Amino acid sequence: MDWPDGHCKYVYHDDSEEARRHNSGWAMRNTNNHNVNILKKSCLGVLVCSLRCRMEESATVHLRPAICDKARKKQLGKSCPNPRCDGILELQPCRGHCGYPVTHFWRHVDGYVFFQAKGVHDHPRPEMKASAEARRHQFGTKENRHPLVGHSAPLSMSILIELFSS
DNA sequence: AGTTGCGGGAAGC
DNA sequence: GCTTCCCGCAACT
Ligand SMILES: [Zn+2]
Ligand SMILES: [Zn+2]
Repeated sequence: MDWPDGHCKYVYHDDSEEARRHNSGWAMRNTNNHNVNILKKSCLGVLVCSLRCRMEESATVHLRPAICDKARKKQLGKSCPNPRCDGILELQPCRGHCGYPVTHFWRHVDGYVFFQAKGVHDHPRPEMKASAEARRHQFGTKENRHPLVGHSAPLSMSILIELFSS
């Protein structure tokens, strides 16, 4: 993961796993732009502690939001992973692109993958995907599950296509 | 159970 | 017409 941020463009080789799987490190979800040639994704932000606590190593709580809407809703309201904190998890949405989530664009051409980002994330990085998966499996069992705590539940596309062309 | 990409439909402009 | 978001589906892990 190289955590690209800000308005930037990169070209990856097709043999790069990151590029082939369209992974930037940020928690991005697919969004329909009615263009099969350009894959668009928007940032989901990060899960933070409602009390903004700090762990021993002065590290903040910044968990990775689930991509799936249903799974993400289940994360909200769970207790803070810090055992000495009574806070609950809440979503800090991304507003890094004119008040809206940062967007990523991926285009596959020949043996290359063209990447472009729009916006600057206004939130901490979420944990890496592998870390989030480990957390899922660790706390996903009935015995170890965190208790639920009360919860109620620009540039135009035409220009972008031109930038990507040739 | 969760991730990923596709695509229909609706809405704002 | 162009762009964006919402939501369901299917394939895969
Ligand atoms: Zn906390
Ligand atoms: Zn973001």
